[in-house]
Amino acid sequence: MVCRKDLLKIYELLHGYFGDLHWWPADSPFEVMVGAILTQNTAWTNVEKAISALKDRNLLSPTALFGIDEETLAETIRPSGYYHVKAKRLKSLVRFLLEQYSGNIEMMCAETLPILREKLLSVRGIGPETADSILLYACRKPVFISDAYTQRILRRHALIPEDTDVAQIRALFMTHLPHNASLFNQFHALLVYTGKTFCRKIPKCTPCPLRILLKETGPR
DNA sequence: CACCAGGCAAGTA
DNA sequence: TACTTGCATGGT
Repeated sequence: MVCRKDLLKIYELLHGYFGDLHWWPADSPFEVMVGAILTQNTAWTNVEKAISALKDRNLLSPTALFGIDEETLAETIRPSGYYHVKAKRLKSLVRFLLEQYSGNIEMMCAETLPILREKLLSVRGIGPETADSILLYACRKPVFISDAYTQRILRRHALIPEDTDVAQIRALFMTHLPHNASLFNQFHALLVYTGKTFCRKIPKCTPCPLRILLKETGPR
């Protein structure tokens, strides 16, 4: 099982290799939230198309999304896939924002981390990863985002037992690492970037940089 | 053509 | 509680 030292070493190696990644790719906190929902089990390239379509129609604000009917919204975000489901999820998101915070995201982010996480998780369509993405990349709260990439990379390198789920992995990172938003921001970005770059074809993931880097730097 | 992508909720036993 | 299934487009 990975320990604190392993995690710090992985971070150090990836950061040394890829540098600062400046995530999340979005122009505003609200765009982060929308992107977090649209990217659920979906390739980011498809999400970009949907976000562009929303921008073209000036729909990237809570009030604008609230005002539009669900079917039109669905058609607009169609390239991101699951578009009927995601239109509903965006609708529940903006209802939440308007009801709780008058659509003011600054106000939302003023909540304490545990309270806000619970509130986000109570919104239909926001699960653990989406909530954590919003907390970290829209509000800069210190949470680690555990996702499919994180799990895949740790598994491939045999750093965790096969049956370790994403929630357990999240707990691992959160207990072993300092609660620092910048660290968690970079770390998740680096893991996703690594996965996107080197683990495209899933069962094979031939040249995984981690292994190469670990080899190059010797045994941990 | 087959398979996959930065999940989540609802249904079943 | 612990599985299973539906949701869907676009890239490789």
